[in-house]
Amino acid sequence: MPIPHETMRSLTEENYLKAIYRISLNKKLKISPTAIADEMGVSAASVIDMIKKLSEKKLISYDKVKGAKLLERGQKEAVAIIRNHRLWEVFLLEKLNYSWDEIHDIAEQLEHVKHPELADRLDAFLGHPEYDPHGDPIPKSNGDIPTTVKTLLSEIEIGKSCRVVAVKDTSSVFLQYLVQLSVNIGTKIKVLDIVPFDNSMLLQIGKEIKTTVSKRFAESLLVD
Amino acid sequence: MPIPHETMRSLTEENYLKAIYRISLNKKLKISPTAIADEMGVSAASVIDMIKKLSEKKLISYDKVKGAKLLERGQKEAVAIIRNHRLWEVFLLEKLNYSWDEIHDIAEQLEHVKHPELADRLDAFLGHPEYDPHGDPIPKSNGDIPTTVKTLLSEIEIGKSCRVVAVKDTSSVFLQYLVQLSVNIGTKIKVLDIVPFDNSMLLQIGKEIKTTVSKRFAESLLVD
DNA sequence: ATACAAAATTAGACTTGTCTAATAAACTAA
DNA sequence: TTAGTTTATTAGACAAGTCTAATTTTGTAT
Ligand SMILES: [Mn+2]
Ligand SMILES: [Mn+2]
Ligand SMILES: [Mn+2]
Ligand SMILES: [Mn+2]
Repeated sequence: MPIPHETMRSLTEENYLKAIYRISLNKKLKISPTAIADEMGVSAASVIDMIKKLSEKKLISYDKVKGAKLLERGQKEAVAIIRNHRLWEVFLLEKLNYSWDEIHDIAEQLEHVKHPELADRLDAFLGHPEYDPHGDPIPKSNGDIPTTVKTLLSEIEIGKSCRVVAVKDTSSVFLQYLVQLSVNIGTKIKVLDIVPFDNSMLLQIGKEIKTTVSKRFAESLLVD
Repeated sequence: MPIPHETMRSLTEENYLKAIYRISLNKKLKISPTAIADEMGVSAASVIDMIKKLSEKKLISYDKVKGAKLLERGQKEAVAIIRNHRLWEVFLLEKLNYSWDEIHDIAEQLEHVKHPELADRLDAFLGHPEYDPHGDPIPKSNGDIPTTVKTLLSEIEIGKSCRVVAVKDTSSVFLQYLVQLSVNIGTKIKVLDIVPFDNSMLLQIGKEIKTTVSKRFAESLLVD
């Protein structure tokens, strides 16, 4: 019976830490068992068990009214996994020529590969990229995360132009739609009109394409 | 209760397939529960359970007297994992500048990352390497494995020269010893003398180094 | 305040992969 | 062949992570 070292993390524990981190970015949301259950796609009962475990390991704090919160160690580990994830995404896109919409799922697996120097070596090999292919900042080795001004496309006014800096939704179906519309990180977009009825937007994408997109679309694209 | 698709492989199942494959390379050995238990570092009881499972999935056959044997599907999957492993080892050494003795453990994790095109893309990115950094052949996409003439250094006669083509032991401690002796894949070795008492060998390694090595050492190096 | 609804928690069960201890089968050496 | 030793197999238990079905607890709206 191998005694699990206190600092050993199972795949599952790592994914819970990531989920809690992700929810924490949404300052509005309380990190409740149900919120975590939604994020992880498991039952609330399962979450309660894991909350107990992560609390005992001092990776998170939990309080029925305040919800869960990453403690320092938990935060550090979550950020490290996200760093791995985003670096691997860059690798998959730039070196293995995968497309935008394929890389996330593979990175979900690669992010858990463990070796003390791996992220740093990968980072150096890739030339210290600042952003991943979806426009998300890649945490530095020390845990710092570069911040960027990001606005939802839906908040841009008629007549204004902007540049795509990131996607908020990394689902395959959304990314494929972007490819079809020739939208990429860096693409220039001008808001030509907004339909008052449902807030659909008429966009000029680059030089070529003029099209109307839904409010939901405009809320999934981050621009500068 | 998600019904596990018949073609889904757990990490554990994959490692058993690999272990069985590895034993099968040693034509002499019968692939018995104990042989597998040794290879995997688990109890024979655990092996019996897994043998049942893999048999039901038609990945192996098992018979008390004949032992276990990979069936076509099992063989194919084992070889695919080994292909992954060896390609990742090349990546880690050549692209991330890891050393000889560090790559195996990381590749043990990377080999299980799943995506239909991953091995082929990695293979192309690396320029279709034929051998991994330990001199082992990298299986082709179709499962073919280039064969090489390999002899144990221990079988070379006094006065003969040879070239290192592979290491039989990929343990860190052995590889570090090789580094210390300036032995690498391709290094030329001449057998100057053999001690009759214990079959130790006096070697000329490259131009510089002359040293005596144990029989065990000589049985861990493969030469052409 | 009461009553219903939503969220949190507990209880009990199941699956996978593991173990030890006991038993059964096979092998080996005198 | 018969005793003693390995192997193989079975039985029963356990840890991790999950689930469903209760059962609290909390919140909300009249
Ligand atoms: Mn991603
Ligand atoms: Mn993950
Ligand atoms: Mn290896
Ligand atoms: Mn493995």
